[in-house]
Amino acid sequence: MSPKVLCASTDLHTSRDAVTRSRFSPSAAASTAEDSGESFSRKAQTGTGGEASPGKHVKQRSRGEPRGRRRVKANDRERSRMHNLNSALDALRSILPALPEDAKLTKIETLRFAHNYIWALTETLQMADQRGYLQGGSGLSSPASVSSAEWDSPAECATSAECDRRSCCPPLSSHEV
DNA sequence: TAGGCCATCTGGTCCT
DNA sequence: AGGACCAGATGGCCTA
Repeated sequence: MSPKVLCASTDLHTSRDAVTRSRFSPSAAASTAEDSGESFSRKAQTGTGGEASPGKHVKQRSRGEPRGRRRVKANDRERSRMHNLNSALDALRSILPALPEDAKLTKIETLRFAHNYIWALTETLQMADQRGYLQGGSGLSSPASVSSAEWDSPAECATSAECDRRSCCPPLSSHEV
C-alpha cells in the first residue's frame, strides 16, 4: 500500500532528508534569523497554530548557548527521536504475521493491526484455557504460522465484512489505544 | 489533481 | 538549564 521507502532508523541522510535539508536549510535559518534576534518561524509567518501572538510572548533566551544553536540541537534530538519511534514501529511490523513483501503497513495500520493481533491472541489463549489445551501443550498454532488474513478477521468470521456484521470483533474505537 | 502518508521544523510544556 | 515529549504547520512524494 505504501510503496514509499521509510528512511532507515540509522540513516539520517536519505534522499528525502537531503531534499528537506536543502529546502529548509535549518542551520542557516536558525543561525541567521534567530541569531539576529528575530525568530524564524513559519507559524509566525502564516499566523496559524497555537502560537502566542508575536510580541506578546518572547521566550527567554538562555544565557549560555545561542538560541540558534540550541534549536539546531533540539531539531537533531527530535529527528533521532522520531527515527527511534520508526525503528520501534518497524520492529512491531516485523513480528506481526507476514504480509506480502510489497505491502508495508502504514503507521496507523501497523498500530491497528497490532491491536487486533493482540486481541486475537488473547481470545485464542482464553479459548485454549477454557478447553484445557494449555495443559496438553498442543493444539495451538504459533502466531507466526497464522496468515495475516486470519488475524485480520478472527476465527469466527470468514471475512472482515462478516466480522463487521456480526460485531464479533471489538471495534477499535471501543477500546482505542 | 486531490488526498494520504511521511519527515522535518518549531514552540510550548513537563520532567529531571 | 536542558532534554523529552507533544502537537501544529509545511512541503515533498506517490497513487487513484
